[in-house]
Amino acid sequence: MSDAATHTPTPAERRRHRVRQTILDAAERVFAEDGEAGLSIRRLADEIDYSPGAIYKYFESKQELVDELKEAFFARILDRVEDLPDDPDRFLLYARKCMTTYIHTALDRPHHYAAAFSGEVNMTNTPLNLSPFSNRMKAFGILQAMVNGGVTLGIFRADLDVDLAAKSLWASCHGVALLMTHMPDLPLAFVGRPDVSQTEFIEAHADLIVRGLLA
Amino acid sequence: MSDAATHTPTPAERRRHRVRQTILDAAERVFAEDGEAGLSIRRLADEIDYSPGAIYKYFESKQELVDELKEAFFARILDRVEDLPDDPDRFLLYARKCMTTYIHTALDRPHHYAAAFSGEVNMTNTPLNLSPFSNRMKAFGILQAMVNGGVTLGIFRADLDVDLAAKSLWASCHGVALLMTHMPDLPLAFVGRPDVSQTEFIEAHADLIVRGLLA
DNA sequence: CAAAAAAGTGAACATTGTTTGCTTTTTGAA
DNA sequence: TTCAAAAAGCAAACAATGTTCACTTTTTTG
Repeated sequence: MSDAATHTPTPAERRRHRVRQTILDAAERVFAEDGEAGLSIRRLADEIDYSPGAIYKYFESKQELVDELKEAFFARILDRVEDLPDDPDRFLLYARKCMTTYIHTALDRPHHYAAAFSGEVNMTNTPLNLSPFSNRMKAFGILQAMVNGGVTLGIFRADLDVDLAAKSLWASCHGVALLMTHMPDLPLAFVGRPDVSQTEFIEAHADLIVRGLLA
Repeated sequence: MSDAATHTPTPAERRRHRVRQTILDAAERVFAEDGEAGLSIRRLADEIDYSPGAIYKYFESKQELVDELKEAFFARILDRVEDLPDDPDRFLLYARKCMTTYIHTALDRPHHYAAAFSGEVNMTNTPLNLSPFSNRMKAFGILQAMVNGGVTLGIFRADLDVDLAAKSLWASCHGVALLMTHMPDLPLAFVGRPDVSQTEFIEAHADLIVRGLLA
């Protein structure tokens, strides 16, 4: 909308953007391999043949850089969930698919997922001032719409509080994703059941939640 | 069982144990206030009037110290959940209470809870070699027993995979606890519903999960 | 009581994120 | 084209971190 946004970029701007992207790409690589703990400014600078200080010409802080990685990751989740075909005739299938897709995407990039939620604990009970337009919030919006659709179709309980239910649903997927990335032994081998695959567990979970919502 | 375990402690041992406990207590205080990020060896040393190096006469590393805090925290959860009256006549009440108690205990010490699960991401799919006797695993065992009890009583579906269901249940509580500690705005004010209290949300969640298990 | 073990200290090391001068390069108008 | 200003980049330094080391002091023990 603003001049700056619609301004046709100069060569300098394009170059700057490209370097910025190079940094983000390198960060993405390191992050996927060694996670947030393995991501240091110096290592990043090394990988792209710059000095550590140079990074700070492109990002205010390491935090800002990591935040962009997180946002990009949520865009990835959003893409996948958005693309699911939501045929009303197969609503329950769609509902389960929303959940399993979310979890599987998290499992694809465990470090990203862990980092995305590793922010500070908010003791103050003060809202975090999350933009409702962040990809994270948009992804949540899809879940809300899904639950709402289920109620409208008469498949889910009519007395459901859609917001609360959507949050429960999200939280449950969140928990499964974290448990599986942080303690892969727990969902699988720990109880001596190597026959149950990750996928089966995830589907069983989605099924459980959906059952809880049924009319 | 061994001599060392049953050995009546010498004065020196008692003193050593007391200093060790002093360190843990100070860590507990700092941790509850400022979380893992605020806990530095130097600050700890400052609080208890020792030098930083002295801490290392009592703990191999900061990690070992933090691990003890975590284990103590799980003992806290375990205590609370163990103490719940499990009257078979009020089984559903008990089932929900297991979940809500877990979540409320987590919310009591948000920093502890966050730290307790902030371990490294396990990419290898190799079991973490968690002792089945850790308080964490014991707490999980209670959930398993609860689900199993529900199936036996004929209240939960007979075709339930008890292990999987217990894990789903745990994961869902885990997710709720993390979501509420890390994004307190989400469960409450974000969607413009300041009328729904934390407690109500937690109970709605427990209800949802239990419904999913019902026969 | 003396030797050995333990407790404790303060300085040092390596590694972090970040800042600061300084040099080099690029830009944009006279 | 020229040349000052702006941007990009670098090496060094700073502060804070976990941890170690050499050393002193205290306590235990034969």
